[in-house]
Amino acid sequence: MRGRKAEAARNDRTILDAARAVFVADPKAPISAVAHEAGVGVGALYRRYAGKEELLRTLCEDGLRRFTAIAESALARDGDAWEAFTTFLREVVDSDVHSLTVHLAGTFTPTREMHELAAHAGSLAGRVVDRAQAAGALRPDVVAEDIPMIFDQITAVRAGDADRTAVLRHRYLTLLLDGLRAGAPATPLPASAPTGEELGRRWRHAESSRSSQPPPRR
Amino acid sequence: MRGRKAEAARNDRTILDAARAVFVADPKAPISAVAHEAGVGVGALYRRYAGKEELLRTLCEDGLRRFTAIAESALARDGDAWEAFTTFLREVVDSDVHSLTVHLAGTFTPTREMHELAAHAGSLAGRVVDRAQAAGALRPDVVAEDIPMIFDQITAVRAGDADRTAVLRHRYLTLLLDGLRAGAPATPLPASAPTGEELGRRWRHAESSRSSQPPPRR
DNA sequence: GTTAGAGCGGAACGGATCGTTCTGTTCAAA
DNA sequence: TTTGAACAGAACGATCCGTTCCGCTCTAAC
Repeated sequence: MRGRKAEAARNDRTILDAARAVFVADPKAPISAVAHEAGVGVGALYRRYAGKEELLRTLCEDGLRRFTAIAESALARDGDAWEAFTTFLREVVDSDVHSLTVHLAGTFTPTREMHELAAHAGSLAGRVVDRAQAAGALRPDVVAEDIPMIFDQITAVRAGDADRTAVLRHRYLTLLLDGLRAGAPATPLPASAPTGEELGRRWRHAESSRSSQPPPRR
Repeated sequence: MRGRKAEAARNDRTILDAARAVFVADPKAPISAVAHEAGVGVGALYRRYAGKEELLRTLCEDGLRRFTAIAESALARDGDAWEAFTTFLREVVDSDVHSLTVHLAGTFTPTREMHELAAHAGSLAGRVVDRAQAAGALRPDVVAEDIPMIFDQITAVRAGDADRTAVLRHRYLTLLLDGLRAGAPATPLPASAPTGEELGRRWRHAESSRSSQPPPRR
């Protein structure tokens, strides 16, 4: 396969990679930014995806699959449950998979398949948590639902450079992990963990909710 | 003072409060959303502020002053330095002052006065950190520059309701504080803390930087 | 009572952004 | 030489939003 065909095949990957990079950096970037990053025209983009939504869905689904893979590898590893827990967190943070799933959610209407994928991913993460707690390594008053919120927080850490961002995130993840570890002087946690409903609300395909309460905008 | 004059005076406050509520919830909310939340027309808004920028600047300056007041009260309190440190963090989180300053920064060109206010606020926060470390309560490998990043992370915690958000934030702040406390089994922190330059970059009045590196957009 | 004008609500305007479509071009394969 | 898949980017149209403007209300001064 060569010539025009080869270029097209190469572009397939290039475009997806560019899209990932751009939308991780800015979830509402215009589609032209993706084309620019990939070094192609917007036409090349629309040849492969029916529209922006389809591209985002593809990206998000891909992210969910990566997340699942990471969680599964953490569960497969037998040995220190705390080690499994921490490397699970670290790998998710490193792969930036959280931005891909949660930050993009709400910008498109999710398919049923994605809902199932998300549910499965959540249950896998829950088992990682459970194992760490059963081993007495993770403080008992955190629950599986805390994990997404923790990812949200780490994702908020940003620096100019992608590399610098990654390394800074590890700094604060380390700090957090020291707070999560059992054995440390653990202050009782106020409030209950977020509910599944609260977490799932992010997937609602709704306009950004303005103002304090949920008054229908405008 | 009554009648029209009274209404105007009342609106002064109402509008500022509405603006704070709206922009905390969504830093790029349109100005019409503020008018709606305040229950006034956009005209009433433009009667008091020359434009959106001026409103945002006012809000941000107000936020910086609140921050300063909180830090000063923490320093004034003599006694347990750890207590001072934690209530400082808690009060800043509760007053949502961080959203007002950092999330709004970049949406307007800051005045010299605001730079000075910000610098002063930072040095106050630094003293709170130093005191806690001098007392041996705060782990020694965190520095003052970590504080804004910690606020960034806590601010990322959101729930539908403002009250629920507040209480959830305390949950994760507590977790973080357990990691920050000296005495716990402290894992060495990777990476260096953010530099002042990195933190200050947020104040640059620049378009959102797309893509991974800093390629001049478009 | 009358009236001037401060203050207000919201429609209207204009600029910017962005998703999508369209046009003309290139180039490998037939 | 011809053809059409694939491409780059201009053009189009819709939406959003900051700002201005118009007509109304209602107080306060005479």
